[in-house]
Amino acid sequence: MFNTQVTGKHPHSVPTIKDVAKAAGCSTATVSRALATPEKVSDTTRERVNQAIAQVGYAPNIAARNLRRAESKTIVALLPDISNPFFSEIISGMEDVAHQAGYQILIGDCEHDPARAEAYFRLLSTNQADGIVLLTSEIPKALIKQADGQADFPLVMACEFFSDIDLPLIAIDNHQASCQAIDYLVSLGHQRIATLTGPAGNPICLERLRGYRDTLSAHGLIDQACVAEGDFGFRSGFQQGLALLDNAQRPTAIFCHSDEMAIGVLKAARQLNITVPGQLSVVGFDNIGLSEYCEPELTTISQPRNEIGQQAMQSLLHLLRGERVIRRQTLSSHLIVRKSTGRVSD
Amino acid sequence: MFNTQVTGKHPHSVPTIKDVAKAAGCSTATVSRALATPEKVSDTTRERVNQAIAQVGYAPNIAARNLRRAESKTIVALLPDISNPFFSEIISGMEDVAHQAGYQILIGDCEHDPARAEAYFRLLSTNQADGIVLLTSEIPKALIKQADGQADFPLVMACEFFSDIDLPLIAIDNHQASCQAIDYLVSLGHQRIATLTGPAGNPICLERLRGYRDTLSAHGLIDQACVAEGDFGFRSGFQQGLALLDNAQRPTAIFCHSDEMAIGVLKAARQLNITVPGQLSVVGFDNIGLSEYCEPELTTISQPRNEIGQQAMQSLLHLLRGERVIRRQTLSSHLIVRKSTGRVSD
DNA sequence: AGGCATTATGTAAACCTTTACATTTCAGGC
DNA sequence: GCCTGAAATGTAAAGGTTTACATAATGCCT
Repeated sequence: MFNTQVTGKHPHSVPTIKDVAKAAGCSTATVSRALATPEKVSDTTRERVNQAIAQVGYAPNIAARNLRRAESKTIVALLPDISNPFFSEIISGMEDVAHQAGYQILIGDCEHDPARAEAYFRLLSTNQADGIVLLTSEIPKALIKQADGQADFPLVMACEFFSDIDLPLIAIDNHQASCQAIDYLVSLGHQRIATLTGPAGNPICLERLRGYRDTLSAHGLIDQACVAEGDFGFRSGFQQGLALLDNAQRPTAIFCHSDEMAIGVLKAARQLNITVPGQLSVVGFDNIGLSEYCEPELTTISQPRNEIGQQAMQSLLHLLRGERVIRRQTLSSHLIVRKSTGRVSD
Repeated sequence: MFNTQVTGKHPHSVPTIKDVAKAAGCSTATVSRALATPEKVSDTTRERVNQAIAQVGYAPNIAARNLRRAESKTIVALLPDISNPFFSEIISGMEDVAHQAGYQILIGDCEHDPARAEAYFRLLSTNQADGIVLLTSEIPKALIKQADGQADFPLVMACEFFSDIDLPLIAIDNHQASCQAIDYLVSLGHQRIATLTGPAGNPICLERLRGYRDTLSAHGLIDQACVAEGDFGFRSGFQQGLALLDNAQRPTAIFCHSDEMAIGVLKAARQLNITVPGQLSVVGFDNIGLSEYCEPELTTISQPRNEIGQQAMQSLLHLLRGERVIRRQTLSSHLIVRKSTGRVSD
């Protein structure tokens, strides 16, 4: 038995484009063209090249290609916190589009640490990434400020945004979604409606808060407004839930800016022997998988997460091709009524 | 006002090591050494180089470095399904160690699709990744078989494993964890204990199943064994839960191979008006964040996820350095008793 | 058949680092 | 002051691909 895999050099060396060229009896340029721009190569040569590639078992060296082309075919998806299940389907949507176009996705978990975010941004300048989809506003603005206005800075935002920096954005209308939730609660007879927001200053939460206030005002209930602040996580939902509910004048409904917090509130209510939806209605936000399996099933606002991911990646690809990009794409959310909301009891 | 950033070439070109060399008055080799092996450069030169770097704003071109060094400083973490929150903390542990060592992590979501897995494996041969941490056994074995036995094939497994391929593995003792759970249920007086496994044939599930059977046997309860199969997700827990419970001779306890399934079972029990833990005890597996916030709080088995991630990455780094690696690292799990389990009622 | 416009191919430089090898510098011992 | 060995630095090749430019081949028209 002998080794049939001849590369022409050291027996264990990996075949390069040169080996292919030799096997196909043409120059490396032709091989490269046959791969990158097949239409620029005659049918017969293309065929010969393809055979040669198969014969020597060639695979392009990507580092060399990246070096030459000054690109990386890598997109960073910057998340505030990878453990939040809200993001997984967005990522999934991004990957579909990205892979299609020959791009990879590098998931960047900031863990609420500015240094991490900075490190991921640095990948842009070192050619290790071609663009960023930003899914958090919890990063130092200085990272972006410098490039603000530059029309094709390869950065798009999804879901989250900055109030004072205008970047291409793919998101739902948070104000409207919030109005819809509050309207619904009012229609059930609720008057004392509290809201549990995400981190203070977060623009999407401010939008939702605005929707909350506007709708209360519209119904003449603004003096009943009651706002608590959480961090999107279970624990803060539980703690703030206890604070809101352990109180004689407690609200009859709580609108939460995340499902995890809503589930925390449900636990707080149980602990205080407050029945849901009998004595308290709870609305969440995001419609994560879990929201169908908690007790009671959660009324919540659903975002088209997969589509958001797809559109975001699509926009970024446009940007990378130097094309103009829609500054603001608004996708529609909708209220999913389940069992955590009901008519107010008196 | 004039531009102070002079690169010596096109005004917008990014500074290279040549620019640094010129600014520092030395050769590119010296600059390179000052960065890679500072001890091989005299103190004064090193200082001069560092200043030059700061002055011209140099950052190494990673693609060029990767090309020359034939490495990518990238590790792939291959997951069955990114939306499973079980993995996020493992990833987190991996990242801590990886970043420390100058590596990046590329999260590969297989989505139960062999083609995806194959694509990620291909990154190895094209030098786009240096190694893989495999967190799923749901991939074509052919991808690994070829390299089986090769002592420093840059692949380690975490949590999951193959029954017939021996690879470095970092995991808990699933058999023992399962025994512990069942022992505990027996100690509460349960006799009819069912188990809801993950996908059939999954080695870790087989281990857990073996633990289940062994423990039942030890207590003379093996003829009461009752096994249902799920897929780790909420829905399958709910469906199989209904099937197991909607039955005159239903079990008084169910041991589930994931927390999500356990929560699905809780929902099934509610729907059938079976109280937990009054009429039914439920045990989960993994101790995901949610398990403290469902109703009732879930008794479950906790894996040291962060540590598993760290050790896995550590082992992989050893492998990449050509060092010998412990074939099997067993970390300890423990049973967390919460409110979903109780003494059997009669 | 000759000329012209395409089309196909080849040559070689460029992308930016790293590193083997060669050369220079330096310190210290005599 | 000279020699030796070690330390510091420089030179230039190598890594694999892409692509601008040059050249060769082809097809078409008259």
